[in-house]
Amino acid sequence: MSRQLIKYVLEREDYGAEVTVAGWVRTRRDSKGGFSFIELYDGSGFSGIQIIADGDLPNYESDVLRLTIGSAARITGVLTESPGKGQRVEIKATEVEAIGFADPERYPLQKKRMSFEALRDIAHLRARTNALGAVARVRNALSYATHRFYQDRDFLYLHAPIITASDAEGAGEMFRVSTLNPEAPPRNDEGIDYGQDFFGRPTFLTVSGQLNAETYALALDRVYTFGPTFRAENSNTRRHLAEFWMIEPEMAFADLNDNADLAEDYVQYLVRYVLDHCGDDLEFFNKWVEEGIIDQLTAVADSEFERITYTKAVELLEESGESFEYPVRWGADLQSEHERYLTEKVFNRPVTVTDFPFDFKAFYMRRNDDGKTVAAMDVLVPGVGEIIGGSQREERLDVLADSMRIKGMDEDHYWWYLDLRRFGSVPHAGFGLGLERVVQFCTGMQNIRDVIPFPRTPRNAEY
RNA sequence: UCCGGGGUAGCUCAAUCGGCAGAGCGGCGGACUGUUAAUCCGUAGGUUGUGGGUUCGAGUCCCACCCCCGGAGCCA
Repeated sequence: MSRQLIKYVLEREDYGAEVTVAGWVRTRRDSKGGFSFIELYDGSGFSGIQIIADGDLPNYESDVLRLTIGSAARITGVLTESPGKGQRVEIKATEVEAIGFADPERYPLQKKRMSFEALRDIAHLRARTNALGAVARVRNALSYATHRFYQDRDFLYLHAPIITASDAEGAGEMFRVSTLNPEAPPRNDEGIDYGQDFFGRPTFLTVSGQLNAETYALALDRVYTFGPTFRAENSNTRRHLAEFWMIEPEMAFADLNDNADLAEDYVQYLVRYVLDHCGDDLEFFNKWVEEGIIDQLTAVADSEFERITYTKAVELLEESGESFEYPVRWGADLQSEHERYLTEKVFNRPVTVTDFPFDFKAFYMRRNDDGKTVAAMDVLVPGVGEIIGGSQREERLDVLADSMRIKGMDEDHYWWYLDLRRFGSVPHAGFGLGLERVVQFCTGMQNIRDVIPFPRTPRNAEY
């Protein structure tokens, strides 16, 4: 009898059939009436399955009674309609094979709810909990949905490099990649001689695949990247990681409106996909993590996003009468409190803010005709804040060069990026979406460290 | 990095003015039961984050450091 995943067994109705499952013990409750209830969980779905292990089993004393929480077992038995409440089916075991025991005095997971903080200290075992298992399944669904969404729209999946020499306009502090001996690096007049380093120049872990994606969009029309990105910022918040996964679509022959349309379609597609495919997991989050999350997601999937300009946003904030810690002023970037006020209080749904002042935005964003703003956009969602940042890119060589000069950038270093504007330049646009932020948004999980398997944050790289 | 809160049993937390370091859960032993994060009785379990200081006496007060959480900045 071949083994079947528990999620499929739970759907079966052919009582009397023989089934085999394998997984880890969640709980065991013994009846001195001479049998035990075992809840076995294999991660295939949210629920485990109840096993009835009778005292007549030859290894009942030697094995079954030692199957404590965390132990692994393979069980064969008869699929049975459950007389008890709480489950439709159960397995009446005919054979219990204990595969790996877990010393209950040392096994750190409890049957009871544990804090996410405590679970972070046992990242190698926390995937066995309800919450982290559900997060892993939702994250997986979002990844799959991402590929489906872009593939269905003829976007080409582009593998952007992880190691890079360009800094994408300093989107944050970067991790240096080097094979030089840190104890005694070669030196020249200017300091450390990176000419002798592996790549013959300073190199870093990527902070964004955008510039690379632009080159392929200007050849293959529409592409997307989906990979890890790295920021060496010393940020300690529930929304930041030093290593996170980003999805960056880039489209040729597209403007800011096309960009905002794509962003909205994409986010709604993701939310709809999770609602349709992760029902049990969402029920769990709805009950234990964030009440009302399902209604919230349903609303997001069904209603259009609000779309306003930065200038309009500033007006709304000024008219609000709300007292903000940071004053609202045209020309200053929106603070977290302003973003949250807009998306949570004013509109209570996702908001796309467009056309920000040139002064505090990146060099590659397309200058608007007003001479003051650029064709940039941020998508803000309730609870999480910014999940998308993007723009129409500056396709005019002279304007781009001018922007770089104003921002004090070295044109020589970006010669290949400028070449794209020299040879067949076209309007194009794209954005970046942080996968972990979306997982947070879809699950209600408060801390970003709990929506990635092994979080990398300042002073934290165990496991 | 800044502001605020915190670090006591495996987990979640108590400990009054500086005066014997406790409870619940979990573990273990037992009872009971088609059980459901079972219930009942009993029991073991501690370098109070680290280092120094004040004191007859420090979980508690002082100094330094480490770490965690929340908020802010940076952003996705």
